[in-house]
Amino acid sequence: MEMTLDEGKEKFIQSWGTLGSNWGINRTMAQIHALLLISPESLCAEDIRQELQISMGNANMNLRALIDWGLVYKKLKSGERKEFFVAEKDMWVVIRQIITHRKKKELEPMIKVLDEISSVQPNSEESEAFCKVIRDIQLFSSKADSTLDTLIKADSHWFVGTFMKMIK
Amino acid sequence: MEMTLDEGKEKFIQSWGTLGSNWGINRTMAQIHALLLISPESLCAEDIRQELQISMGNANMNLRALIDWGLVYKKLKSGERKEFFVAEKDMWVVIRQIITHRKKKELEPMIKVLDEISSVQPNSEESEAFCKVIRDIQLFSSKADSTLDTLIKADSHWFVGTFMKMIK
DNA sequence: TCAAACTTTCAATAAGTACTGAAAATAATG
DNA sequence: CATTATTTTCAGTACTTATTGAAAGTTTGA
Repeated sequence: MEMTLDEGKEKFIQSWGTLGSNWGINRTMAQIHALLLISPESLCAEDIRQELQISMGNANMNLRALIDWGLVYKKLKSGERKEFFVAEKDMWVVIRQIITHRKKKELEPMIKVLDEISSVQPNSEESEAFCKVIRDIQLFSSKADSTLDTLIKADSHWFVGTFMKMIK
Repeated sequence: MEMTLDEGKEKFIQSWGTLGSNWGINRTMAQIHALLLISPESLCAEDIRQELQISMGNANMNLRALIDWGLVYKKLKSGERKEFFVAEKDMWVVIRQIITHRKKKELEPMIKVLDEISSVQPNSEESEAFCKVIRDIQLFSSKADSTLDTLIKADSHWFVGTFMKMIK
């Protein structure tokens, strides 16, 4: 079934927004990211405001967030006063940035909490069950932590090659 | 620094709830999961309602969701009329269930959308840039899809062993 | 140095999501 | 089969998060 560019763009922007939203990321932020990803030219805040029908404030705040995530860069055009924005197009870098950001914001704080919690003494049936669960989650978390570190450092395009063989 | 069991339980339940919430999962659902994870005995809906100070309706709905995710099981106690609930305690199974669920609900629909979108013809600068991005995301998505399938099938406890060496 | 162009901030409000409580449905018991 | 225990549903409401719009701040260049 054929699809026009405009239909495709619309569908992609909406789907990327929904995906983000399902993973706890602001829908508009994800939509701006989608729009910039598929734009061959850099866009200014006003372009984005118009395309997505949102306010300038909203566009601005989410652009800052995207820059903070390392997914979008500012671009200055000579002769132009306003700022332009371009998305990082290398998918491997995109994924690495997302992993880095979420690791820092969610995995690392969780590891810290588990560490604090593991000072509970296992001296009853209840506290033993508790400590066992915490230990298991710690084990998994620290493994995830080091695996993601390796993944982040592996700047190659591992994900397009054979990755299957890696798991057992 | 020492921590009592009750402090530890409270902190764990709250943190697990926050973690879930950050990843687009109902906070209460995650808290019920945490409570059941660390409970050596099965709990009934009323126990959970009391412990977390929530309504029966809320407890019931989120317990159904947890059962649907394959993270909690119903348990019938002889002599007892009401239902009891136990959490899956094997962390590997827990993670596998979560991956399975989210893969089905988010990755697979996205792959379907990308497939539809890729019928757009690359016959202009704009449509070429668009198709390139879609192809890159497809490449990554299908790799993620097959990797996760392998991961799900690998019923061993790979994650406690040496996993580092797998990435490059 | 002033005015225009543009960006940022944030209080008010809108939109989205989750929770309650009460009523309906279901299941077990005598 | 009627009573009671328990579970489920869902409309209304509360809570959370996202967005607007207007005002303040900043930068540029005439």
